Amino acid sequence: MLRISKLTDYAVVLATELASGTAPRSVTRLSAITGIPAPTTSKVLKSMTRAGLVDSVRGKTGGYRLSRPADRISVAELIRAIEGSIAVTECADENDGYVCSLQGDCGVRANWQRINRAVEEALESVRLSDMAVPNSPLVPLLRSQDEAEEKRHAEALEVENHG
Amino acid sequence: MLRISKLTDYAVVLATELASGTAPRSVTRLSAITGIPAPTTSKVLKSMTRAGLVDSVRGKTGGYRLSRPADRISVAELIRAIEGSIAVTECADENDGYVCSLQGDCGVRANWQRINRAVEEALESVRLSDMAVPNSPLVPLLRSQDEAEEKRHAEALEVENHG
DNA sequence: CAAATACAGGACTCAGCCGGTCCTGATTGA
DNA sequence: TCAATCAGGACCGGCTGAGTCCTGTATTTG
Repeated sequence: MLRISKLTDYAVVLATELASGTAPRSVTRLSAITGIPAPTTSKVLKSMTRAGLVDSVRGKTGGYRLSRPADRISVAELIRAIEGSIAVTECADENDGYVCSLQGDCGVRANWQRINRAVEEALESVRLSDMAVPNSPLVPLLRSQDEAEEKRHAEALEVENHG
Repeated sequence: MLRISKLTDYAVVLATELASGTAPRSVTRLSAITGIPAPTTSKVLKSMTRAGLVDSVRGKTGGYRLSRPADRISVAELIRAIEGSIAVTECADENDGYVCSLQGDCGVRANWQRINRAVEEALESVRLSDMAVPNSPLVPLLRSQDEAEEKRHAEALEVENHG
C-alpha cells in the first residue's frame, strides 16, 4: 500500500485538467470531463482552494482555475492540500505532538523521519506540468551506479526467496 | 499522510531488534523489549515469517530470528511483507487488475506508476542494517544542485501563499 | 431588482480496513 | 506428558476515507 488517498489522486487529475486552460471551469464541467462525481469534485477543489493552489471565481461565469503556472505546483503540494502533511509514519510527522508508546530511544524513529524527507523531496520535485505530459522523464531517483548495482543484487536475492 | 500502517512500523522495530542477535527470541520477550502488545507482536511476526524475512522455531526454546543478515533485508521488503504491494495509488498497482473509472486515457496514470517506482526504489535501497544505526546517512535522494535550487524557490512561493 | 448560476462550508452517512484480541490447533524441548 | 511456543484463523470496535446533501453567499445577466 503506502497509499495516498483517492481524493489526492483526484486532485492531481483535476489539477492536470485545469492546467490545460486559463479560463475558470465549473465543477459540473470538470466533473463531466474527468468522470469524477460532481460533489466529490467540488469537495476536492474546495480543499485545493484553501491550500492556495487554485483560485475560485463565483457567479454565473465562475469556476476554478490554477492560481499559478503548472510548473510551479508540485505533486507534494497537491498531496499536502488534501491530506495535511506528508508523514510516512505517525512518529515521522514533525508537526505533530506525537508521543511514541514504544520503548523510549528507538533509533528507528530518526531514520523514518529521514526516509520521509527523502520521499517528500522526491514528490516536491515532480511538478504538475510533468504530470500533464504522458511520458515525461520523472524523478531520476537512482543515485549512483554502485547503489543501483547493490539494488539489483538485493532484488535478485529476493526473487530467489519468493520464487 | 501518505502513511504506511502502524503494523509496518512495528515490523521494522521488531526486525531491528532481531538484528541485534542470532538466537531465536519469543514473542513474549520481544513484546517486553519493544513495548508492542504481545498479540500484535505475534501477528506481525507471523506475516514476516510468511514473507520469508524471519525464521520461526517452535518448541520450548523457540522464537523468531532473522532469516538473513540485516544488510540483506530492505525496508521495502518489510513494507511488502505487511502491506502486500507498494502502490502509491490504486491505479499504480501493477499487480492488481484495477480498472480506472475515470476517463480512459488519463496520462496521469503512467506518471503515478513512475513516482511509485521511484519511491519503491528509494525504500529498496534502505536496509535493515541502516535502520539499526541511530543516525546513518540514509538515502541521499536530492539529485542535482539546480533541482535543489528550484525546490527552494517553489517552497518560498508556497510560504507566501500560506502566510 | 430578481433570477439563475457558482462556490463556501459544514453536517452527515456508509463502508472498509486498521489495529488489536482471542481461541484452537500443531510442534517441540524437558 | 507437560509446558512453552508458533500457526492460522475468526472476530471486533473504532476511525477515517469517500461520497452526498443542505444552507448560505457571491456574481452575472436580463
